[in-house]
Amino acid sequence: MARARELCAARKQRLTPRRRQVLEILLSSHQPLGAYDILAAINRDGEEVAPTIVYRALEFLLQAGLIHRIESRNAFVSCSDPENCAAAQFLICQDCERVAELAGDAAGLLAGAQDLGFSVDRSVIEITGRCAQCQQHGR
Amino acid sequence: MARARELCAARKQRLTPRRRQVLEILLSSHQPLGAYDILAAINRDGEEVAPTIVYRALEFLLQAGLIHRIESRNAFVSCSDPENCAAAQFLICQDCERVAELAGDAAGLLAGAQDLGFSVDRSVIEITGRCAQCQQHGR
DNA sequence: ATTTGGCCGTTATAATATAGCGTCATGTCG
DNA sequence: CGACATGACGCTATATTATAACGGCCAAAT
Ligand SMILES: [Zn+2]
Ligand SMILES: [Zn+2]
Ligand SMILES: [Zn+2]
Ligand SMILES: [Zn+2]
Repeated sequence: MARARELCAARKQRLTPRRRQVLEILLSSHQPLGAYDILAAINRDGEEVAPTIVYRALEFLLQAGLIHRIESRNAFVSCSDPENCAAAQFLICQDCERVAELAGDAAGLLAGAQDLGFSVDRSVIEITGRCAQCQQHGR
Repeated sequence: MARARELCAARKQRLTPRRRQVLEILLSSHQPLGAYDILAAINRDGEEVAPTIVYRALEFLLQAGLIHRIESRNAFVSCSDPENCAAAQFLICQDCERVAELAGDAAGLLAGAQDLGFSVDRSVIEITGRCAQCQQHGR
């Protein structure tokens, strides 16, 4: 969170209270949250806010690189290292729902794309399965 | 399509008219289609069908490995080689919307996951950018 | 002939996401 | 300071994507 502030300050982007609130909610969750989960978390605090507000905050946080969208779940998760994050990969456990973010080089993949003359803009790499812990516990 | 029939026959799965129709629509599109695009294509032929029917056909085709879901677009595309398809990767052009399916080994990726004791079930690899053609044409 | 299981169709509703508009705060420049 | 420009916010409404629940039909198996 402190990091996030610094990053935004450095780039002259405004990390407003609303955006901070949404980021905070994501940071304190160890699972990806849907937009409406975040909405519910806000409204649990007595506010009565509409979806559009959450989506706007999410849009900002996404473009600022502070969070990621998990496409295969329509959910959002905070970035574990916003300062050095590019082409991240995600390991998503289908039992405990936790998500691990791997610093992705994905070199092989992107090279393959380039060989075909394809110019890469954004990569979505999401691997679903069971984490080590859940396998041990036989869940 | 002939392939699809054979595959289903071999596995004693029923490629019913409705499922064939949906597959046909996807096969003859060179872009991924949303469920409601497919619905519209069906209804354009004079029928008046509900979404649930399309989703059911899609579910079957997915589990049969005849089509893929493009998570980052909420859309569906026919598999280019159902007989030997595992861990496919997709190159999605943001200009022409075409999707290329690469026979994915993704070895590096999955190895990385395994190193962490993660047991892989399904991988989503979707790369967005511009295809060679669209770069040339300056689109 | 009867049962069984899968597929289909219908209605309704849930879950996810965006559009459009007016207001307010913040910062800029004369 | 005052006028203006910009962007963030909040509201209402609506679009888009997806599923639930129930009953009928039909083909294959017994
Ligand atoms: Zn990250
Ligand atoms: Zn787990
Ligand atoms: Zn395939
Ligand atoms: Zn293209």
